[in-house]
Amino acid sequence: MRDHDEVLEAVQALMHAHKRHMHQSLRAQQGGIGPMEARALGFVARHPGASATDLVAHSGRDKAQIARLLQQLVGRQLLAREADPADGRRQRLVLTDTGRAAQRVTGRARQRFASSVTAVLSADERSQLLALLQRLVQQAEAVGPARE
Amino acid sequence: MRDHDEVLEAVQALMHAHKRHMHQSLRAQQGGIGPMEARALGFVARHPGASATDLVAHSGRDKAQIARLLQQLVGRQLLAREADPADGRRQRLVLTDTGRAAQRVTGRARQRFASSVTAVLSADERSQLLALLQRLVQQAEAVGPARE
DNA sequence: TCTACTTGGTTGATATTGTCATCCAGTTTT
DNA sequence: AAAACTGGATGACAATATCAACCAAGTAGA
Repeated sequence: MRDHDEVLEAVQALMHAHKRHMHQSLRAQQGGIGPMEARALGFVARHPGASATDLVAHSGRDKAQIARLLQQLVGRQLLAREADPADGRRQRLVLTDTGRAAQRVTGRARQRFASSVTAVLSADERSQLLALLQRLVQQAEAVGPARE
Repeated sequence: MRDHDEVLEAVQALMHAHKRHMHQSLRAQQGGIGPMEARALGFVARHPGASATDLVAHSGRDKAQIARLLQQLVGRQLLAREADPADGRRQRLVLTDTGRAAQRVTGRARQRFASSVTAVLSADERSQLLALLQRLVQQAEAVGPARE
C-alpha cells in the first residue's frame, strides 16, 4: 500500500542526482550556462522552430520565467527568433551556431548521466521501465490539470 | 540507444506534474506552507529524530538552505529540536502537534497524487517499477558524488 | 594533553528561479 | 467591428539555491 509513495520518492531522488550531476558539469564549463538555460537549449535543439509557448507547455515553467530566460539566451546569441509567417505573434526559436555548440556540450553531459545510470539495467528492463514510466506520465498529465 | 534519455525525460515530466499538483493543493491550504516546507515536514514525519544532515543527504539540498528552512519551521512551531544525548552538536528533529496536523494534510495531498497516478498500474507492475527505479537511484547515487 | 582534522550546524552575501497580475499586439469569433 | 482568446513581455516580489567562511563539539594522533 506504501508503494505509491515510494515510487514518488525514488523519482525525486533520481531528479536530485541528475540535478547535482548537471550542476557539476555545467559549473566546470566555460560559457556560464545555467541549468535552466541548458534545458531550454536542449529543448530547442530537439524541437527546432518551437515557440515559447511550446516550451512552457513542455517544461511546466511559468510563462514569465520562460520569456525572461529566452531573452537571456537570445541576448547572448545562443538562440535566435524568427518570425512565423503563419502567425504574427508567434516566434520560432532556433539555435545559433554558438548555441548549437553549447548545446552539444551540455547535451552530452546529460546523456552521460542518463546512460551511466540506466546502465545498471538490461536493454529489456530499460524498455520495460520506459513503458511503465510513460504510462504514469500520461496519467499524471490527465490528473494534473484537474481543476481542484 | 535513445531510451536512456527518454527515461530521464519521463522522470522529469512526472516531477513537473507532481510539483504542479502539490502547488495547487498547498495554495488552497490555510497554513501557507511552502512546497519545501511540506517536503521537510514529510521527511521528519517518516523519520522522527532525524538530524538536519540526514535531511540534507536525503533531499539533496544545500546545507544552508536546509538550515534556514528548519529555522522557519521551528519558528512557526511546526518542528521542534531536541538535543541528542549521544552527540552534543546533533539535533533531533521532531514534529510538534501542529506540525503533525499540517503534515497530515499535505501528506494526504501527496498521497492522493501518488496513488491516482500509479493507479494505472497493476500491483505487480507497480512493484516491478519500484524495483527498477530503486536500482537506478542506487546507481545514480554511486555515480553522482563522483569527483569528475 | 595539545594540536590538527572532521563534523553538525549557522550565517552573510548573492544569484537563480518561480509566481502573480497586468498589459499589449495579433488572431479568431460572432 | 467589438468581444474573446492567444503568444508574449514586464513589473514587483517571494522562494530557493549556492558559496564561502565560521563556530562549537567530537575524534584522532603525536
